[in-house]
Amino acid sequence: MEVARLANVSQSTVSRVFTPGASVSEKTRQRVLEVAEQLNYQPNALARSLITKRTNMIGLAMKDIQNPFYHEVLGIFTNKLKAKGYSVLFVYTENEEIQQEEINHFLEYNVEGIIITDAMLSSNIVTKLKNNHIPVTLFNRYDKNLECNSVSCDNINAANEIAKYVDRLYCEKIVFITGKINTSTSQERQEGFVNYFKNKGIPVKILEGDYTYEKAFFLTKELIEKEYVPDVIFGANDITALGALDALKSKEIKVPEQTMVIGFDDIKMSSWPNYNLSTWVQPIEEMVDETIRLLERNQRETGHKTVKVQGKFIHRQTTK
Amino acid sequence: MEVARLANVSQSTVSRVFTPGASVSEKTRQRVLEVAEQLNYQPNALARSLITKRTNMIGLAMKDIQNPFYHEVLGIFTNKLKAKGYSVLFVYTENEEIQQEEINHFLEYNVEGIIITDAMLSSNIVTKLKNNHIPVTLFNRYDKNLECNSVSCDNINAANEIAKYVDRLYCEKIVFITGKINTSTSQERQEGFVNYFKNKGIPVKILEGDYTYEKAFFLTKELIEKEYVPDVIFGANDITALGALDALKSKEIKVPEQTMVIGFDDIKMSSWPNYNLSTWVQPIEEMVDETIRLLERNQRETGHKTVKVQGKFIHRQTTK
DNA sequence: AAAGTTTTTGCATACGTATGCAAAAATCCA
DNA sequence: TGGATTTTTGCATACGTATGCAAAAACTTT
Repeated sequence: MEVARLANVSQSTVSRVFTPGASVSEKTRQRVLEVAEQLNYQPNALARSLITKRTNMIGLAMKDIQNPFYHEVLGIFTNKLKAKGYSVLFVYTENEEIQQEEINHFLEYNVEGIIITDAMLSSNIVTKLKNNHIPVTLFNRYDKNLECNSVSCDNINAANEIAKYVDRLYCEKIVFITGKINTSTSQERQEGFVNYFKNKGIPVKILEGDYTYEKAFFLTKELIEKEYVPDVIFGANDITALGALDALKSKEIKVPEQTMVIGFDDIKMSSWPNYNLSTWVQPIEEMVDETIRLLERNQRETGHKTVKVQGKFIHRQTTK
Repeated sequence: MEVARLANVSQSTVSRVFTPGASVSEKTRQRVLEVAEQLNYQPNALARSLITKRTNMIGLAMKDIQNPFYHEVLGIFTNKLKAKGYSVLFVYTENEEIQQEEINHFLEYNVEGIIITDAMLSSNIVTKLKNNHIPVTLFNRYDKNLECNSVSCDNINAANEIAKYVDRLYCEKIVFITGKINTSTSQERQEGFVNYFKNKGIPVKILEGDYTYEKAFFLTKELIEKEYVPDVIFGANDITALGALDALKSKEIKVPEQTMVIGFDDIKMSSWPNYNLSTWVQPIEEMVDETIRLLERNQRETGHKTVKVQGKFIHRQTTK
């Protein structure tokens, strides 16, 4: 190729200059680098991948990009992956279940792993990927029947802790606003929260939300208009809790005096002065680290693993 | 290769089956597809690119992912690019100026175009890309000295329109909170807004923000504590305006009665019931379409173009 | 059925790189 | 200095695909 010709060496030598650890004399290395610089030559990652069988690409499929939580997740993922030398092939998906077509996209480009945040996979896609030896990790989703890696917060335990906390504050009228009800996160948070009270014989009012601000706002407003003022509202995520919070404010309910509000995620907005939402912190960095670790683990060994991280409750102004 | 062997055809024929418009008899096509399905074979995009010189990849570099405006932008970009058959190689950058290293990343993978949102490029990177015939479009940034495509809102005109609107409401104490002062968006919005009043001899108080909620909150709070209650605050973006709005509320200033607030972007949150922010709508879809159009244009012809879209003011509850 | 026409197929080569192997060059040692 | 040893280099080949060209096969026409 051009560089080799101008530097008076073979193509192999040029290749070796750009292959860390290969044997090239210092003199020729300099000469080649000089020519390369001049022609602003870059090794072609595609041709390289063809030989090495490594693409250094990771497929990242993300849903629900409206939730600020996932923007933080995206930022951290791309940074950490970059630090490890990976490129990110990004897909934004609309469906709760990732489509075959989107996976094919990843396969065509020979990604070395797939990360799916906030969405599910059908089990036949999972087996298909397993056949192709492409590791997958679900981020913030879990299905015990699915044979693939999964990283999420220990939602059941977290919600249970929140329930304990609420219980200590002598609440009677307790409300839980769900997220999208077909998601594991919403189901688990509901389970952890409601079960605690069920054991104590205290009823919990369940409102079916969808993880959006608007829905939570509407549900809460409706509740107040029915003259039902809860002691506490636990929202399945922060956005939900903020919707509830704003609805309470618009009805001039005092928070936390009349009604307390608790969220889940600890998005940036939750610490905004006017919100100051008490919430459960999901340790994003840790979750991202685990996700990548699981992917890399599958390059050496097969099988799959489920990781649950803990996180912690953070008390702000919306609880007593 | 495997599929060819099992289907009893040559590799060329397999290739033709997966090349739209190539000549294959219906019988063999079916036979090949069947075997392919069975082995879940996918054409290797990398090997294909090596021949065709087309990668169908677009590099997308994004900054300031904390601003919800850019989440919408990201979503729309990935969707529209997918619809056109492109893959997205995503990079999240921390610096206001894209680094050489990040561009190299794109070049290694032979992206067919680069989109940069909310960040700048040095002019020598621009010329380097021009030499390699890689089209670039800046999204929401503009520099008249830079020889590359640029798409943004007509910020000067928009801010000018906002000024006219404000002027009609007989305001005297007028405040503008800037964004990051080295960004073209902030500069242009300031220019369009301030110039209008300069011509009329009305002073505008400039507060130096940084496009974050927190900073705007702090600046506004400080202002009120100095007993200066503005008639109107125009924030360089919505997040800034929301910060100002919350600060006003926390000081129990009535909005819009005592102070009006205007933003720029029209992010989703601006229409939340508790905010209801009057703002300038940036027509994201149109901007994204133009960005892609400019990239594709550069595959046929050289040169570069600057596109300014208009957008419109939307009146909500924070202005009279 | 034979000659002509069209369609389908395989062969060979190219894309830009990595790498085992052997040849060449450089270095070392006595 | 000359042989032994180590380092550097080039050659050839492979990766998985697309494609021009010619051969083969399938149709058409008379």
